[in-house]
Amino acid sequence: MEISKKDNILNEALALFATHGFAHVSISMIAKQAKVTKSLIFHHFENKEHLWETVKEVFFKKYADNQMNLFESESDPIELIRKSMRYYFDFVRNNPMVPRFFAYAHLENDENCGRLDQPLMQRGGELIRQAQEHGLMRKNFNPVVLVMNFITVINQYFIAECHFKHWDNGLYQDPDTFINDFIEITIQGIQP
Amino acid sequence: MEISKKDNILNEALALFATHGFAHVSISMIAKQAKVTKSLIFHHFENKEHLWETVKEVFFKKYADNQMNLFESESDPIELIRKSMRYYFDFVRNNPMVPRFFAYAHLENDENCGRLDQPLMQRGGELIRQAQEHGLMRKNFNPVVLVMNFITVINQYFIAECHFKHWDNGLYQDPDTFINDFIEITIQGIQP
DNA sequence: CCAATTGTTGACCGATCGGTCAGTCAAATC
DNA sequence: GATTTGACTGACCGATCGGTCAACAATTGG
Repeated sequence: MEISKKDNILNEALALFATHGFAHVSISMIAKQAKVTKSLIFHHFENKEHLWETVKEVFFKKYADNQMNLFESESDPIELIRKSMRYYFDFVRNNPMVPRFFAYAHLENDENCGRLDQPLMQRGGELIRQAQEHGLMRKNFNPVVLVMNFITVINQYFIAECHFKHWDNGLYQDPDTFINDFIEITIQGIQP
Repeated sequence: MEISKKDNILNEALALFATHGFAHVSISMIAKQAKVTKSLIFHHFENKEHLWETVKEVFFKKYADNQMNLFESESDPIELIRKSMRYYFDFVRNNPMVPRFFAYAHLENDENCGRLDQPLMQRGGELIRQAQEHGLMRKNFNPVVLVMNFITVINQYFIAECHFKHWDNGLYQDPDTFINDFIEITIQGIQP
């Protein structure tokens, strides 16, 4: 089956918003990219703001489902952290526009983004708290710090490429080496 | 002495750019905020792009000088890491617009931002490398991962406030608790 | 004192912005 | 077969965008 024009608009809007941010992207650009008329976009979406909101919810759901499944599929907490980091890293590697998109949302003080990932952070936090109580992780740190730490670093790895381009040693440009080093620092950092 | 109109334009431009991003901010807005005419801005700065570049270099220098001094003021590497994190955290706390500003620069694929902080990353990397060779830190991670880790997390802490607002437990909203937990995880993570 | 330079302004420009609107067309409903 | 509905279009709107320009005021140097 062919992709509908509406879905096509969403896809192209995500790509453009993630690449250039909300304000840099005009409805005309999206229309051109999606090969529809500007009017059609206003037919399907109330206005530019509403289009942005819709794009956000659709693609956040894609990511959240992925992560939530992972939470339930691994019982060893240390291994869960390790796997979560690696899985999330791979997810972002395959969807490099997504962290850019959410970074724009954060910068623009989007109130909704906190609401969207709240259940995810909550669940991650709970799992870590349990592990702490069972003596599998150090007790004296707030779980949120850990969750925040790994999401942030991985997102930023794919966003701030300009930080890496100017190094002659090629190591940090190799994604696998990077994530391995980062995982080991974190795992060792939380062990009792 | 009074602040010159040109400097005033720079200050207001930083604040506006950091708050709303490049595209969202119009020259008229800056003019209004700085209480000068739009034409005066074009008199002092070639165009909008050039104003953006100037703002960036001025305020990056402010941050870089701060950090570079710290690098030379502490000889114990582990303590240097600890101090760097805390100092950088405090710097950002006092200049919360700065990380927002650079985040926008990263997102907009600003080639120059890599060039700007390259000496800083280089120096930090060297110091860590030396500490590794002296057996003061674990050897099997790339220094850049560590530098990147702490800069990223601290920046993001102040940017992504929306992540924190939706929690009932107030801990992670307390900046000091947050940075303490984060420092301990990192320090423990890199020790031999 | 005059000339050159620098700071500063308001009027103005073409382009593009988000958004509207009247209307076409095809498919579903009655 | 008439009517309603939803997808879709092109012409158009007022507002605002970045940027220009001629002119004036203030300062500076000879």
